[in-house]
Amino acid sequence: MTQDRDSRARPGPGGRGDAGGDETLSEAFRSVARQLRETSQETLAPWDITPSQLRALRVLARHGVMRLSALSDHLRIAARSATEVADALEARGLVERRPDPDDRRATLVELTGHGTSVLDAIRAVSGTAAERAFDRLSQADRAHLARILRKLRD
Amino acid sequence: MTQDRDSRARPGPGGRGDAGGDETLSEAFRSVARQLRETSQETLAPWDITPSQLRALRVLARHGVMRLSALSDHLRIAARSATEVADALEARGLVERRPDPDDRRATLVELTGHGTSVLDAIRAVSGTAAERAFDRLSQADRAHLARILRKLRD
DNA sequence: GCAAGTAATGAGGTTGCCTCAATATGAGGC
DNA sequence: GCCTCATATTGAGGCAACCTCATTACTTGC
Repeated sequence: MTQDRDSRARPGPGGRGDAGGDETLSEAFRSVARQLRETSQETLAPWDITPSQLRALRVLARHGVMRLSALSDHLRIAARSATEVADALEARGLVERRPDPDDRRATLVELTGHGTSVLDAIRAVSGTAAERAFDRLSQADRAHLARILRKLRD
Repeated sequence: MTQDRDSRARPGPGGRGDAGGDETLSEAFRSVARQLRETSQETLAPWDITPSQLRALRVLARHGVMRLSALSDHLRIAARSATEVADALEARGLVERRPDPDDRRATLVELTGHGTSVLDAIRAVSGTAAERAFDRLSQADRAHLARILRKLRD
């Protein structure tokens, strides 16, 4: 079922919450991540896909056809969850499944032409969707953030 | 219903996923945020509370008794969601609701003695829970990250 | 005194994950 | 060849942390 459009968030208008040094780093971090997801969701609404689905599309575009298990590795999620993402993308005609000729237990996923063009369209809109949120950072800050994120991820 | 213990995550052991410059900033960001949440969840398991609930406890500890609407403002979530957090905390005996004498529509929430001591106990364990994940960053990096997060949040 | 606004909550939904079985197949041992 | 064990995907079911849209109680401004 194609998820209903129009389910974005938008808490309060002026309420600025705890902006001070009130929170811990991890709380602030999660808070920003949530904002990001919401923005991203809004941007992607026209294409009827979610941020997670976009991530999968990008992985497939970059690395080409792969097994579901490989997809789950790339996305760093459980295998079962990769199946779900693939289901959603397949339902939208953005990817296709086909049996792996080398191993009949496995299934390969691949971007369709439509998937490729949707991804291109999304990329065309302002760099990369919610990436705009980072525009307010200086180039140096962005670089620094990227480095920090890499460290945090191991 | 006190949420079932034992529902933490743990994808794969060795699979390291896309660690390279593969992802966009926002994707990397969300990925780290997810990790953080999982770690945090594990740390909090002994007290049977979730990261979100802890956040609420901290707000209440810092600002004292307040209305539910005020709590939702602080947490930057919808009013309805604050009700849920309060429900969970109340069920665990960590906070108490009482009617606001100044406005009979409103409800005040307040930390109980138990809530205070649980919060203290949590604080005692390694600074602040999943905060340990940030230990691998230098002091300078942490400061920088804090600054960046504040900017991102507006 | 009454319409209009506000506080909390019931009802129901979404995203994005997870675990724990099936089920099907591949691989190595004997 | 047969059997056991490991691996790939998926069905079933669950959870966290949110959300929106009523509904019910009030409070307020005119």
